[in-house]
Amino acid sequence: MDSSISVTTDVVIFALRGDDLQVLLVKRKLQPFAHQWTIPGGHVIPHESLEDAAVRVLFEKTSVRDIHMEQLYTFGDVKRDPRGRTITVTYLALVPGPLAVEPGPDTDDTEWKSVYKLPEMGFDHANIVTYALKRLRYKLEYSAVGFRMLPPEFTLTQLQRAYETVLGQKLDKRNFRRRILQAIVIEQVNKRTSGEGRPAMLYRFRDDAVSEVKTRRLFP
Amino acid sequence: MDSSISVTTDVVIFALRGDDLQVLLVKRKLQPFAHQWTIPGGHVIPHESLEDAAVRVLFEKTSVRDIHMEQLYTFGDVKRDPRGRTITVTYLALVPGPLAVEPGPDTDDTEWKSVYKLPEMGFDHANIVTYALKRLRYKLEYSAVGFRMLPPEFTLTQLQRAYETVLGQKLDKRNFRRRILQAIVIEQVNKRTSGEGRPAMLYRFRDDAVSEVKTRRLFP
DNA sequence: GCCGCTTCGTGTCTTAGTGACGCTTTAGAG
DNA sequence: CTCTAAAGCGTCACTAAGACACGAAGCGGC
Repeated sequence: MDSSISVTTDVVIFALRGDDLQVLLVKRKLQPFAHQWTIPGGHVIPHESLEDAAVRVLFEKTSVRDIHMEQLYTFGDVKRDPRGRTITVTYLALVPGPLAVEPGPDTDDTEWKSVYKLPEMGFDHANIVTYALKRLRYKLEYSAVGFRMLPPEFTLTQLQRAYETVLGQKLDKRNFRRRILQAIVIEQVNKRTSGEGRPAMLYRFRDDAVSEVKTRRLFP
Repeated sequence: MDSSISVTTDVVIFALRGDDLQVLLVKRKLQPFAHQWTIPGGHVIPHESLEDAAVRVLFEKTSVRDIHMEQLYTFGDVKRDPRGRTITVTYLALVPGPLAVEPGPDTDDTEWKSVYKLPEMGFDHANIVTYALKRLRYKLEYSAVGFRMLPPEFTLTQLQRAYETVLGQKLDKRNFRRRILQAIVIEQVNKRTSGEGRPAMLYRFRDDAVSEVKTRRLFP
């Protein structure tokens, strides 16, 4: 019926691959915007909460759960979906490392794409990704969510690379370490057996610390 | 029909009265939650955007337009409305000074209530107000939206009072002035004829400055 | 086992920002 | 003229931030 409003959720899923920040996109099979890239999403089912719907969409695409996810913004322009009035509650998800993904039933293809070279996208999804990137950068500057895109144990250099990749700028090694250690990371006993160079100490995120601690700017 | 989701918008409207931060509440006439306080809201009409709906609700309650308003969060728990599945896209509005308000057709009463002494509230609206207050404080610390709750021309002491009232703490006069002036306020020629004490210089917000400038923390 | 390569890990100094703090000035009322 | 009430203003000590370079630890090849 045309007098009601459809509710969907779309999830911007970020991951790091090498020195690139990537977002998971799916290529639509159906109209509208057939054969165009979009971020994964779906209708919210009446008996599931918004959060549950977003978790479900994420799981369907990546088979991961229990990762960082937060509500981003709700987009609700009247003409954003040509099929009829639809609002979308968007979420931002950070997954650790690059994951293998398979195209779903309604998609031609599923791929990780660099946020620095985004393809044309259907609906208002290009806006959504841009907004999500802005938010991610903002969060990285002020809080400590960087961990969430790394494996459970990581080196400080890996972490610094992650920050540099997301923020799109080089950071000073010593200042980075000083600042990140003044916050809430615990060090590990394990050494690392890297093929190249001197082994690095591994760190892991402290469970007892809240990742969202509001600190002074970490990287102004 | 029970298989669809209703979309509403609710607006948390803050204003200062004296040394109190207040929120506009309406007392419902109808079930559910009849005779309980809620924040003003209404259904989103299919041919209006979310933002337009929020502006409309605000106007219906306060007869003001063109004030600071921003999207807050979208609440969508399954059981938040006993009538059926409803999500609400909430907005935060700041209005200058206390405004007279009249109860609308579906409300018993409309009143400004102190955020420090909130009554029991229907739906999940107590949560929403709490969340809005948290967001407002956060914004005040980092940006300069304090102006938006004052008349167009104001003294620095008034502005400081506003910050103190919202943040719930005293601030140092000289440090406050130093910081606020290092940002984006323009001074005025007018003196003020206060009954009490030495007249103060009036200031007004600079149109050419963006109120949302991200500064270093103003008041940590 | 020595050398060379690669990456890890560390400290200091300079500059800028933050927080604490009290007294003089101005106008109105009596 | 005096009193009262609020406005307006500057300094100093401390902390945070940014710039900057080199020795240490493993590994692989010879």
